[in-house]
Amino acid sequence: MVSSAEAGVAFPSAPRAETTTQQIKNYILLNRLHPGDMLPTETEICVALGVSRSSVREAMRRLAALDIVEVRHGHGTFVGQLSLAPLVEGLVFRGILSPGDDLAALREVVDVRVALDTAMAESLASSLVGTSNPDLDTLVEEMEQKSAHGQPFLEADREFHSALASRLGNRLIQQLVTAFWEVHTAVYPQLGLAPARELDETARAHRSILRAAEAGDVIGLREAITAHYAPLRRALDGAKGAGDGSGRH
Amino acid sequence: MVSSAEAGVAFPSAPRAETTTQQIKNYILLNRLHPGDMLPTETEICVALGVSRSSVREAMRRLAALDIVEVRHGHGTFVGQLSLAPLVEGLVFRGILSPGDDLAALREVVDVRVALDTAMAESLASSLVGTSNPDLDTLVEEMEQKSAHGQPFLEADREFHSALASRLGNRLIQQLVTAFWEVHTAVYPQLGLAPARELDETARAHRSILRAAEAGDVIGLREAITAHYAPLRRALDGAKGAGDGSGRH
DNA sequence: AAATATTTGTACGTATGTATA
DNA sequence: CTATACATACGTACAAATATT
Repeated sequence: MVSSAEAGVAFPSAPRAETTTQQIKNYILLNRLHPGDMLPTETEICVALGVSRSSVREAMRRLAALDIVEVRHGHGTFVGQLSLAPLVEGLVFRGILSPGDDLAALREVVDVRVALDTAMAESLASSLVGTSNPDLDTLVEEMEQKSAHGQPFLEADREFHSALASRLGNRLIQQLVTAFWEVHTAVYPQLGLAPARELDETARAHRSILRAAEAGDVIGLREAITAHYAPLRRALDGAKGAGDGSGRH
Repeated sequence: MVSSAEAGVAFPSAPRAETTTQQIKNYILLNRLHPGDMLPTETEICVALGVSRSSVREAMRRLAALDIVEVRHGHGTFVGQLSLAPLVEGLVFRGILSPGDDLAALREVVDVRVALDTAMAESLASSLVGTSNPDLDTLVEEMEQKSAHGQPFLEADREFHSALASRLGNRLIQQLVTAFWEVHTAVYPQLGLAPARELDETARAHRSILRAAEAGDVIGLREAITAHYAPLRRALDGAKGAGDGSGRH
């Protein structure tokens, strides 16, 4: 057995890589490092913690997966951005894996999007009332133009929702809105449904959302949000009995 | 179904451990494995993918961090539960790390809790109207009793919010509610604030929430939710200028 | 522009702890 | 209790990417 006097490893039942993970997190907290700050090299951490490099590397992988650290090959290790990317990856995987009828997971994601948008409505209306927002206007115009030519406008859509959420001054909610947007758009095309054809309807819904918010019309804003997700809801409900098509795939 | 260049020759610029991660995910998807299903052993994966043990292990660590796989020492590797634990860990870390005034991150978390609860209000009221819910009643009584004796009721609080969210039939929202509850309760005591003293007020708020929901009173439910978070909001606002003096960069 | 030092990425061998039959 | 299968951990060597001189 390992000499228990070594490096304060009290509980041999706790895996090395796990305790190493916690120690690295503690290092970041104790030294009050910010995202982007550099961490010691792997070899330095090895000698500091008295563990092998494999354990440090596995701990780093774990932390990198959570965006707590960011590793750059040949350069070094840094404090991560603490984004919601891990949430997105997990939910996308769940959405694609989702057994039986694949649509249940996606429908849940859409419901969360609706819930977040609806929850935003009130403070959004009071934030935007009486203002003009050229950036959002430009995005809506881009959507309308592209929809008129039958072209998709994924990036503008993303920008619109993100910019709208940014008005709340709560970065976490903005990140959540963006995260679920990403999950949604990543999962949807995997399910083999027909791509949304009601582009103009969606574009108009964005226009309505912006107009209602700028008018401070909470009721109208809620209705516009509902209308915004209507085409998607129809697509999901319409494909309800389509099964999983196990013969294909 | 999977992005094209994965099964075959990988890009030389893509790190081994990263492509290995994707390949393991693909294996789960292609074989339609469910949470709890067993995966091949590490050595089998090594020979199947033609990579070394280290790469497989680092890939497994990454996937385990996201709860996509679960490794049991001496037993094997299994498909994970795809929970929101990664989100919780990341947000807790961010909440504790949060620079400058530590309360900003926690306040954002609380705002998200309010947003989720508020978004739930409408469908919750229509789900619970006219029903009686002995499980929720029991939990509220437990809170009232404990608060009368000055005792905290953390577990009952957790159960209440989780059980309430379960009524929506959307497991993702329920998981989100629980996840942000966990972040909240994990971060709060780390900030050195006085523990919440208004226990009776919080207990009463839960009673009001349940009563309003069972009465189908959406307005009253929203008010009860606001009241529920009022003590916490006061604590956060009261400690506004209590920075730690470390300064921002 | 090119060599070089630093740092992470990958591979392999070996020994050990852990769970199951 | 023994045996087997598996994950965990360590150490070393080398490859690849990056920055600096």
